[in-house]
Amino acid sequence: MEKPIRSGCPINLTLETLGDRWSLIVIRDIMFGNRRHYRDLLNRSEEGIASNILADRLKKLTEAGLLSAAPDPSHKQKTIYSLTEPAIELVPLLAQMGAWGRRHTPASRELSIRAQLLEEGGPPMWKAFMKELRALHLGARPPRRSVTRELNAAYEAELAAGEG
Amino acid sequence: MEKPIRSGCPINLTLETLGDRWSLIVIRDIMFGNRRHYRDLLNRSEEGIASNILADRLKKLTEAGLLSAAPDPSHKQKTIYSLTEPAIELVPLLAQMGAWGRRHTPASRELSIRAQLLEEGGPPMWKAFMKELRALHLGARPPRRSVTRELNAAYEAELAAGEG
DNA sequence: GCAACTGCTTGTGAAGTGCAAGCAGTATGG
DNA sequence: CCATACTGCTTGCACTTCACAAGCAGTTGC
Repeated sequence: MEKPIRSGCPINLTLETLGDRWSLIVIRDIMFGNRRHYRDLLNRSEEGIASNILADRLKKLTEAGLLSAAPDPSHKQKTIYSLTEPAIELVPLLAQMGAWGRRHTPASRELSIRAQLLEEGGPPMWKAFMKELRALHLGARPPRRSVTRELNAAYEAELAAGEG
Repeated sequence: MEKPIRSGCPINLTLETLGDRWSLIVIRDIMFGNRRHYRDLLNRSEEGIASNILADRLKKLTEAGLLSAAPDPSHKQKTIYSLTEPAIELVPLLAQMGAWGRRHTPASRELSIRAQLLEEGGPPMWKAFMKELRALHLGARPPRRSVTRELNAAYEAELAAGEG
C-alpha cells in the first residue's frame, strides 16, 4: 500500500518526499555536520529529534534513494549513512532555505555563519561543496576539502554558540 | 502559549514556519495561479486540500506575516489574500524545489512546463517575476505582466493536462 | 565480566490530517 | 421578494503522525 501521489507538480512532488518537519533536518546534519551514524544524528542534533522519528526518516529517505546505508567495517553494529546524488543536489534548495530563514525569520540569530557563507558564496560555492560531497559520500576521489571543512566548522561553531 | 523555537538555525527556522505538507502548496497557488479567494484555493487546488486545513494555514500564514487578508470591495463576504514581501521572496526557494522535483522525482511528468521555465530562466527570471508579484500583491505600480502571465498560463495548462 | 555503546523498537498520549456535513451572511435570477 | 447558489469558514469524528520515555539484544573496550 503506497500512498497515492496527489499531483505531478514538481513542487508538490518535492513536498511529498521532503515536506515534513524532520527529513531536511536529517539531511542537513549529514551534509553540513558530517554525522554519519544513528547515534550521532540522534544525540548531536540541535533540535532533538526523537529516536523513533529518526529511525523512520532514515528508513524512508533510504527507500526514497536519498540516503544509502552501509555497514561500518570498524564496528559490526554501526551503520554508515551516506548522501546519494539526489540528496547532494539538494544543496541549492538548502542554501535558499537558509537564506530565506536568515532574512525573514524573527528569531534568526545574528550569527548564522553557515547560511551567510552559503549565501555570499552563491552558486559557485554550492557547486564546489557538492563536488566535495560527492567525493565524501559517493567515493569519488577526494579533493582538498576546503569548502566542506569551512562549512562544517561554521556549523559546529553555531551549535556550540547555541548551547552557551 | 507559543510553540517553542527548537533552534536558531535558519534552515530549521524556515522549516518551523513552512515545513509541513500544505503551507507551500497554498503559497504556490496564490503565487503561480493567482488564486486570491478561499473558494478558489479550495476548489481549484490540484491536490485537494481539506477546508479546515486551508482555513488553518491561511490563518497561520497571515499571522506569520506571509499573507495579508483584505476585504473585497466588490463582494462583502469575500476576502482577498495577498502575498507579502517575505512570501514573494520565496520565489527562489520554490524555483529550486521545482527544479529538484523535476529532476529527482520518479513520477514527475514530462511536461513540467512551469518548473522548466523557471529553471531555464534562472535568477533573472525569478527577479522579474518577484517584481511583478510586488506590483500585483503589494500595490506597486503594475508593469507589463509578461512573466507572471507566462507562468500562470503554464500552471493552468499543466492543471488542465493533469485532469485529462 | 561488566559497563558503556550500537541501531532501533515499544507503549502511550498529544497533535496534526482527512473527510463530510453544516452555518450565517451575501449575492443573483426570475 | 423569494428561492437558490455562493461566501468564508466551523464542527465532529476517524485516522495517522509525532513526541517522549523506556527498554532491548548484540558489540566493544577495559
